[in-house]
Amino acid sequence: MKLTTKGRYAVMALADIAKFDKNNPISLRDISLRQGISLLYLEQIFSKLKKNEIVKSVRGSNGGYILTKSPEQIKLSNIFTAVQEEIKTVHCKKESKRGCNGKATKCITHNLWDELELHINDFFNKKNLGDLIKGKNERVL
Amino acid sequence: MKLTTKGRYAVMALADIAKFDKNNPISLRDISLRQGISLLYLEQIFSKLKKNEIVKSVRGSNGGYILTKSPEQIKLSNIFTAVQEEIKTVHCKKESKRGCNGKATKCITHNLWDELELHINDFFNKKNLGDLIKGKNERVL
DNA sequence: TTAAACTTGACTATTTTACTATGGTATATA
DNA sequence: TATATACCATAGTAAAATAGTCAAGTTTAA
Ligand code: FES
Ligand code: FES
Repeated sequence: MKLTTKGRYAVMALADIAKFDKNNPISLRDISLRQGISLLYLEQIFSKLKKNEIVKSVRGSNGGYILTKSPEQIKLSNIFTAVQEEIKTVHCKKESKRGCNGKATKCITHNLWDELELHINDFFNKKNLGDLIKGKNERVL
Repeated sequence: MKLTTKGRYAVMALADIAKFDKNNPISLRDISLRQGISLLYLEQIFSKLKKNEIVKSVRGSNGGYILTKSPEQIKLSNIFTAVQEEIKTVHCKKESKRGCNGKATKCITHNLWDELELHINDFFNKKNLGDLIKGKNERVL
């Protein structure tokens, strides 16, 4: 069970914007330099964040990205959904009545993995970008 | 974030033993057939479970595997540790003072991922094999 | 003595991840 | 209006991880 860079970088980059935003758009170039993330990779990630209205872009020189809402209103679950960092604990199709490995019924562990998924999503629903940039979580970027 | 088959199969197979054990060893062949898991793959997994004393083996014909403790005493975290299903939410070396991407300090998201890891491990520490085979979690294997 | 079962280590196909490459389009500012 | 600085989109790809398989045993109950 690993968190992929897509999800990690998305949160990192948005936290960077939340922290450095002085009502100006933040360029991907700056984020790339500060966070040590490939610019081209960031572009990919931000394309998704924009489509999902987590950020909006300002084109042209001195352009960049701005959060569409206050950091407190952006939940981690919103970010993860946007970049398609999926939490996948089961191998069966959840909506189907059939189980994994092609069985006719759900397997003995199905409910357990389902609970786990809820448990993890719960965490992401409770945390928001604001939590990251204030209080004891504060760090030097 | 995905749960790998190694962890899923380990729990599935042990639940199978817990359920079908009538004080007799359960053969991997039976588990393989009932759960639809490759026998050769199960052998790999059980080698680790045995080394970590989750199960003990009975050799010879009519042999198989027995749980070393009662299902209630076997926590999911024990199983996951045994088969090396690692929960890895950070990319930095935790024990080190340095951050990910070779930075001198921990990144702004480090604490968050650390909390997430605790949150997930908490779940695995609270659940045991016994929870799987009784009560409302019960399913047809 | 033989078949059923466990044991070990190496090997490999497939999939996923984590990017890079290429070739654009849009626009603020000089 | 030139142009540098941004964003945008699609395709490709090297490396790593996953999910197994294969081969060659050893052990022991019947
Ligand atoms: S995980 Fe859903 S049926 Fe096995
Ligand atoms: S996750 Fe630990 S420093 Fe970035």
